[in-house]
Amino acid sequence: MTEDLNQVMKVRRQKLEDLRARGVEPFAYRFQRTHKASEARNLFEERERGGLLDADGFGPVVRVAGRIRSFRAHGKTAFAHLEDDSASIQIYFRKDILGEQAFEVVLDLLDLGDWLGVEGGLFRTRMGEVTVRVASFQVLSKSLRPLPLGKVEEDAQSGQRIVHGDFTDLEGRYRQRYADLAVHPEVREVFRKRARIVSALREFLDEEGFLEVETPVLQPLYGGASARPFVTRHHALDRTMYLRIADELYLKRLVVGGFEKVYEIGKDFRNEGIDRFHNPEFTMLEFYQALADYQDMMELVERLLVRVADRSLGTRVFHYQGEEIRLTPPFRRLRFLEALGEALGSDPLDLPERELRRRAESLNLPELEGAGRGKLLDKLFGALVQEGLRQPTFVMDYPKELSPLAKVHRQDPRLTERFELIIAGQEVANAFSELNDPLDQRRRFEEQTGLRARGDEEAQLMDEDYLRALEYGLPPTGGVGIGVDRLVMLLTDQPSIRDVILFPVLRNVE
RNA sequence: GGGCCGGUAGCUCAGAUGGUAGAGCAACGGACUUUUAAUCCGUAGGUCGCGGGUUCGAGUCCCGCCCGGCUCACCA
Repeated sequence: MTEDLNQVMKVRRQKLEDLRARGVEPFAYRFQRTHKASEARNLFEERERGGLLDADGFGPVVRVAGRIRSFRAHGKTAFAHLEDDSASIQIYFRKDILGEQAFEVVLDLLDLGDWLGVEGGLFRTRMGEVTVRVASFQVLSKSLRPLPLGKVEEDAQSGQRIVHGDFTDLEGRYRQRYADLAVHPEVREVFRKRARIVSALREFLDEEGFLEVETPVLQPLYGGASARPFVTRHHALDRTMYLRIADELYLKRLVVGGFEKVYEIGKDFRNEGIDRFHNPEFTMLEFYQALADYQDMMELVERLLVRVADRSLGTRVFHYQGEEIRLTPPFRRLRFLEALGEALGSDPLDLPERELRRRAESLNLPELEGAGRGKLLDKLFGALVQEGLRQPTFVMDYPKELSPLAKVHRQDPRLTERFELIIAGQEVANAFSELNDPLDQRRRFEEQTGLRARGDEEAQLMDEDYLRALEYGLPPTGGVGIGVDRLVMLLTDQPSIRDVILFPVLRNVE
């Protein structure tokens, strides 16, 4: 590492040497902690209420550890805050307790950002804060690079946390997520919530009797969605391979195999634009249930979302970017054609492709080359209807061209039995009664091949092995895909997908 | 990919009309035995995203590029 060291880093390296010169190991092996910060505070307050403090107002001795978050020296005493993953707690150093040598280490060789373990009695300061009076301490890890720490002020009345000079540069925060996390407890909380959401998804599906499976990420042929793939090469096999864009076709193969309820939570990869709602790799949940149709799946999705909200938020009513969202079943059902017809002023299926294209062009929707009827309808729907769907809404019964893997609608052969769940204008789930007629599926693939020939790069590929599986017999099956990152954004009130992905994709900088 | 905005000290930011870079916090030295954005005195710290150009002189003006944010598009 030949990087220039700035002044602060040079000083810290010097302190590292000084610590060693005094026989203090700056990178400890372990520390026996008795309490987390929040536990220590609770313990003290409990004893205090019970009148169990000693004559000098001291409670029990605890051993706490964390990162030094603030430091205030006052000559022969010093105050600091140690932050761990539960909270932060104030610690108090006194020269007369620690002795000259140790106190010198505190004043001269500790820095903000260092990991420190301390042992001492709990008491309440004159200003009312529960504090550890340090009897001994151990340097756990010397921080050699200054963290972008803001200065935290706590509003005495509201208890609100005000940070001065906070680390706000988004690029820096995404590129160095470790620093972002280290200085922002609220960012850590978003990702804890994400973990709870994913756990709740698993818990619900497990309870419902779904089997969790893992299907290939690296695939000889991609499919199950309309998207451009990442292409790679296997050297030993000397062949092109693709990162999956969806789990769908493999999961349905498993239903053919006799697993009647399966699900997978995993990464999909789509080689497309990056923005607030799209990261090239993202987390997808897909689940499939034999003998069920899309109506059954709507009901299941309602129950699943309610469970996830209960488990992760403790409420079914929450705010997303200032807007109240109510996850209270039954969600609204809206037919795709009726909604679009209302917006267009006539039945979309009666309009010739030429007219649809004219309407789309008049809305300034570009990139229409190669778009067939289906894509035109979808674009018009996206532009005219979807944004306005704020509360949870199942949009149902999509045109056939749009859904090459969905079963034809039992009452209208121009449609498929498919729904998308829209919340706050964003697609959260996509589902259908799965197409299980192998002959029809072959025709649909052929139509896609036609679209591809017209220039639609996202049209789906013929998958002979999948067709063979269908020929063995796929029972009636309902299937659902849920974009986990989008769901997490909603439930954690985050404006960008980058805020719910720990290490989002960014361009490289040299 | 288009449009708009931005990149100045470790962090947050200020630098009218071009004159050779500043503040707060962090750091360093000193004072201070219950402070909490501690306070007080002092010190140090910058390839102004990168590369060209105009000019006696560029953080500032011009051109190109890199990176980011928002937005439109893309994205079932």
